[in-house]
Amino acid sequence: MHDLLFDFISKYISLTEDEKNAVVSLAIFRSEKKGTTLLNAGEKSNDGYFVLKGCIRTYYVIDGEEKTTAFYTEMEALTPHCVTTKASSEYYISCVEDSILLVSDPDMETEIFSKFPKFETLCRILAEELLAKQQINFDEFKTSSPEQRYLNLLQKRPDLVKRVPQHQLASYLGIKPQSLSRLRARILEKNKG
Amino acid sequence: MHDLLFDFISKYISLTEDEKNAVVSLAIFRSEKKGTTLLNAGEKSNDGYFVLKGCIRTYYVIDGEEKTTAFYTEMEALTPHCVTTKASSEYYISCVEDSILLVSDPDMETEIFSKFPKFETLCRILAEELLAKQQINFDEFKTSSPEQRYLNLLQKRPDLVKRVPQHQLASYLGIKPQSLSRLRARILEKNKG
DNA sequence: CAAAAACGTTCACTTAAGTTAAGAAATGAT
DNA sequence: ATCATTTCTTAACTTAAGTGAACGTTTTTG
Repeated sequence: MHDLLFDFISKYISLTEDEKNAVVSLAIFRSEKKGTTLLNAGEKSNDGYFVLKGCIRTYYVIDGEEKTTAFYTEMEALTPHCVTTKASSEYYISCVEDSILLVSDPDMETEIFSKFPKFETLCRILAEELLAKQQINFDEFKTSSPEQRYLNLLQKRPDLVKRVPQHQLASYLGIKPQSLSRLRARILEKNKG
Repeated sequence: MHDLLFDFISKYISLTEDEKNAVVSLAIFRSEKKGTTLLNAGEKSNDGYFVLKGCIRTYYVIDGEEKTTAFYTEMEALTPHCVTTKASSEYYISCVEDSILLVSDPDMETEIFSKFPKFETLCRILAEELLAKQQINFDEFKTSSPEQRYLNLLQKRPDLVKRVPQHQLASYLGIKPQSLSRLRARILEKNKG
């Protein structure tokens, strides 16, 4: 479990034994069952999650309907908006699969940052990288049709299309489940004809 | 000009005179005319921009059509994706208005971070905050119709709707210029009836 | 294991966005 | 100031997504 984490970190910075030990002593791992709710809308929390194994999602409930807007799988991090704003959460977070999560909170971060500034550099780089990736993602979303978005997702995250319920995928693609069904049928039809 | 910058920074961290001087001595300001291209697709660059005055945008050219995906106005920062990836840019950056920009590059950042680690903290916080905001933005985009997105923009960034050409706004909203025209007419019609 | 709930697909119908084209309005350049 | 270009709007038509409902399938759960 620690290896997964250190392999990931080693892509960005190299750690001394001291630093690794600091991580091990402060890291909080949590195993959660599929379907477990990690955060409810309306509640506050200081926990950020780093997915070591499994898949979690964020979703809103709008007019009684769940709208899934993001999935986080292996080696992806989610810092809920409410951690940053200190307000109550607009969305829910729950486990799509049985998952192993690394849980962090700002106090823990502050502590480790002051002892080992290298970790702040890591976090800055990760945040900047994510920000840039996310912008590209958003750009692609804006500039393509639902069908293109689905085909694009098939290319870029084929695992997600298999791991995740269709109706959750649909809202992730910005459409209704029926439209996703239809669109998939349309694509199959094209590839036959 | 410096005041604008320091007022902004003071919302996040407090600076000593030494630190302010370091910023002043390293900061590069640039005044650009409306329409100036700051970065061409296919080119590489290490420059990030912080908008002190004016408005810049990123856009793609897809099938010969400009697709504007983001606007940056006063006190907003843009680190182009190609700075992070060191690859050539997928998009163009240009000035929507005459603008005053603070230009940064990674070497300059490294220098100031090593002298004053506080600036790295500032950058980490800013990146994390932006990331969270951007996620919410994306969520709203996914969960609403073009009409709702337009109405939402009118609420949240009314200035943008006035400052920016309609056809650029349209792709920012993920639709065609004709659709934006029609949608606006539809809203007017509703408010009359 | 059986009943209930949730999920995925299909269909007919409605609504809105994409497309193509034309013309009016605004902007910029000489 | 005038001409050329770009931008915005309108309209008719096409295409695809939203909606509501039905139905078979899968998953939960008591």
